[in-house]
Amino acid sequence: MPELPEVEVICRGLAPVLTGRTIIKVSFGAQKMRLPLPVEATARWVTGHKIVTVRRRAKYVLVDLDSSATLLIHLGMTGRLNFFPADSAVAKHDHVRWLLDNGLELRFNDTRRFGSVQVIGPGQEPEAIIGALGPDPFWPEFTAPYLADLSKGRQVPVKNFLMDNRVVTGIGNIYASEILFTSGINPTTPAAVLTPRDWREIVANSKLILTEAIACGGTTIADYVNSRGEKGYFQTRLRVYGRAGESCPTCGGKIDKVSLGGRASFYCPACQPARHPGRLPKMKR
DNA sequence: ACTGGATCCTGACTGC
DNA sequence: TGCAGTCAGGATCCAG
Repeated sequence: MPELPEVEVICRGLAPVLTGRTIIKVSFGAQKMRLPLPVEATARWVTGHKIVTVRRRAKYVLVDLDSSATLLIHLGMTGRLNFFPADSAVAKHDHVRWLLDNGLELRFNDTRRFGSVQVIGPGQEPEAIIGALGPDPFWPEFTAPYLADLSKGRQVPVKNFLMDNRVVTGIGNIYASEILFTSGINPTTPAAVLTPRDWREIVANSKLILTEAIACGGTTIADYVNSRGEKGYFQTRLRVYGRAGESCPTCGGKIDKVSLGGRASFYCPACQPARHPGRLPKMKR
């Protein structure tokens, strides 16, 4: 659920409360997560340690501790991180609770359990656990030539290409549709077909739209809230996502919905005309 | 090497 | 009111 803007907003909300605090106690729920909860590593490297920094990498929240370990939290589709008074009732789907030295407890709640909590021990490289992630859309290496090079010979629809975190991290189902709409590119277009000009549009609009979404506090479709429990309001600015059958904000035509890689994808057939595979340049390699 | 589909889960909503 | 089916912001694994 949370894409880059939502995770960024959550990080910015967590940082001032968490930084400098010591984690006194950690409690785990009984339910199994997608990845096993880090009970042992927590006892060794988290409990009793002070929080040094809170940062984001891709859609992960990273909490660095003075033990030189890092807490790695992924919110999946329905994950939340919120503060509660330590003595308040535990909610259904609260899977991890970190008690701080100021009487507050940070709680990780995740209905669908697609999220994960991991601990990277001292000396372990975060990237080793996170995997071979591509650049963040705000990094200088996220450029049109970079994308043009990676997309050579790739027949995947450009929307799926942008959602592949080995290509670029943080762009999920909502923002992929929005970025392609603003760029005037049909989401079904095979990645290899895009021109340098297309990639320049995608790079520029990615930065633009994600920046705007962060400023709006993210997008709340059903249940996303930031660390203070507040909803975002970028959903009021979505131009195509979730608007099948409505009028295109640019041309007034009807917004269409297709399924790509099993995910709902929204676009304007007039502003984002299909490009015919018959005209594809021959694949390289 | 790529690509599409299934899969992990719960809950909200739709239509019969 | 109930029940079956569909759909959700993600990411990984597997077969073809």
